[in-house]
Amino acid sequence: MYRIGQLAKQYQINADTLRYYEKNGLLVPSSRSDSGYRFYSDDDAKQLRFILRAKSVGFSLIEIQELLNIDNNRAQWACKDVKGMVEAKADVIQTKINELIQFRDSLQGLAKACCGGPESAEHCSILDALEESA
Amino acid sequence: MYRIGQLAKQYQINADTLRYYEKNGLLVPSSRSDSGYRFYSDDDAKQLRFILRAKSVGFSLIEIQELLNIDNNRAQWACKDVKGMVEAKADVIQTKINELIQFRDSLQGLAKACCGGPESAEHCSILDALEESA
DNA sequence: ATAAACCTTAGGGTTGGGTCTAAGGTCAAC
DNA sequence: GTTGACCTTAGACCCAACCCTAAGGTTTAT
Repeated sequence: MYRIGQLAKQYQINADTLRYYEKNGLLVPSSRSDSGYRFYSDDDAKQLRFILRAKSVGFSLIEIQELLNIDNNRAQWACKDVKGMVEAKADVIQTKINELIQFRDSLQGLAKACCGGPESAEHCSILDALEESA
Repeated sequence: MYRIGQLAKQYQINADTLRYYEKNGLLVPSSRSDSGYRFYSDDDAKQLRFILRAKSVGFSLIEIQELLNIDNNRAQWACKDVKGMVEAKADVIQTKINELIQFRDSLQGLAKACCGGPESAEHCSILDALEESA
């Protein structure tokens, strides 16, 4: 069992963030002390790791809630529902990947055309490219 | 010379957005009418295109301000400064892409291992795995 | 027994990138 | 000479995802 400050420190986040996650139903500590202190179990920590990982790759908290929701209501879902949900999420991620690849490529295209030398940017191709009309 | 509404309409943005850009020093109209109406010149429109284009490839308004600073003062910058900025941005995007690919793959791995049948998800391999991998 | 370090709550503030509203001024047309 | 489209300003509000503060209660070490 961890108190809020311990868990926060361990995952390098703010204790307020954990309270915020609780308020939004993402991570409710599995117990409280008599005095009201939050107690987080190892399972809670596991769920926190899932949240942080999903967040780090760009899922919104609402999307993370959906993912967690499947798990918290197992009996209400059929295997195919779960599989469909996961595949849908994978598709969403793929779309994000495609967008980012496009973005990366356009940046790399700009960089590639630039001499990158120490001379003045008077005739910099990157700046010229950004000035071109769309 | 364009009034704010004309310029906004031409570039399919909100007039408020142009006022917002002005407030943030991104695009100050080159003149005003006696009554205070903003007048945007062709050069202003050119700068707006720069802003919109940079935004569309993922630069934040603050980053765009930096780029404009360079652009408006090209002589004081070297090509490598500009190229460095763009490459750094591309690196950040690449990191994000890598994370997303990893996450997509793990979701696809989960879906692949699932029977996907109509029975209850009580013993669904995806949910079990989700708890492990999280 | 007291101080330090921790926890509780409610509720307000921040950032980024806008969007909207209110209350009023301007300008062209009929 | 008034209608309607446009413009002005200041300031409120939006969202996500937190962060901070105040006022107080708890735990632990000395």
